[in-house]
Amino acid sequence: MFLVDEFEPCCVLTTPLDEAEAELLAQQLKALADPVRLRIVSMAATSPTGEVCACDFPGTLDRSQPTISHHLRQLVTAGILRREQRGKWAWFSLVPGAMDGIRAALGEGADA
Amino acid sequence: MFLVDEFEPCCVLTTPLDEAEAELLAQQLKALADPVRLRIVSMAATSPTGEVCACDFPGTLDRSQPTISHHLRQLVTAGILRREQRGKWAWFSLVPGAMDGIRAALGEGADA
DNA sequence: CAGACGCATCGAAACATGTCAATATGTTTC
DNA sequence: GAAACATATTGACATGTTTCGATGCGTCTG
Repeated sequence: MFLVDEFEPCCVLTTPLDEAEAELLAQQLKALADPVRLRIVSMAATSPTGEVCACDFPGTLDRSQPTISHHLRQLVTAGILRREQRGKWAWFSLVPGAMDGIRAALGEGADA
Repeated sequence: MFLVDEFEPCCVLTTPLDEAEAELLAQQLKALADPVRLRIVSMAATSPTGEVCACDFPGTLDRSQPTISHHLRQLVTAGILRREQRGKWAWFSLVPGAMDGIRAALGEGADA
């Protein structure tokens, strides 16, 4: 009384991510997946000069200075932000193409 | 008496994310920022039928059945995956537009 | 050079996350 | 209904993450 495909549990896939690729992309996404870090990135992205001074963050984000410094380091380590010391101040800007890379990786297997 | 630019550490920003927006986007990104979950999503995305059976995962991903079930639940809760029970098996497919939404949010403030 | 300032690092506490073994729940088959 | 099977839930543990106070290190100012 039942149709045939009921007993065909598996389906053929074309090109899903393998373990290594997934690990890499996950690492980049993890670097972004935090409210404080997202706001930092968005501040850099929307700045007319393309840069933000670290001295701006304590006033805007509601976190202590060490906490912000910690998040900045994560973003730099992940290759998303770039740091430049200028005199007493530290300036941060987006690494060109970093976001595009992540967006592309997300889109690759997810056009639905 | 003040020299202008040396003492002007701050820069004018147009529209960075506020706390609430950042929190929301972070939540979605967190749901994706895991190798196992990324592979699950990519399997659903690249499947010719647009669906994947949960029974496929233990063979492909190297995790226990409860662990996979846990990840599936996170993806469903985050609104990325949709679950449909069909007979004995559970089938998962991407929520239409979910990925586009995340990609768009990422691109919004990050065109560099 | 001494003090002030900006930011990074350290150490520690609170909290969240990934993982599995055991068990429960629901569906199909006999 | 009982047995078999596919997933989900629970409980527990190890690890990672966010956060802050205290402190250190470099840079500028007087």
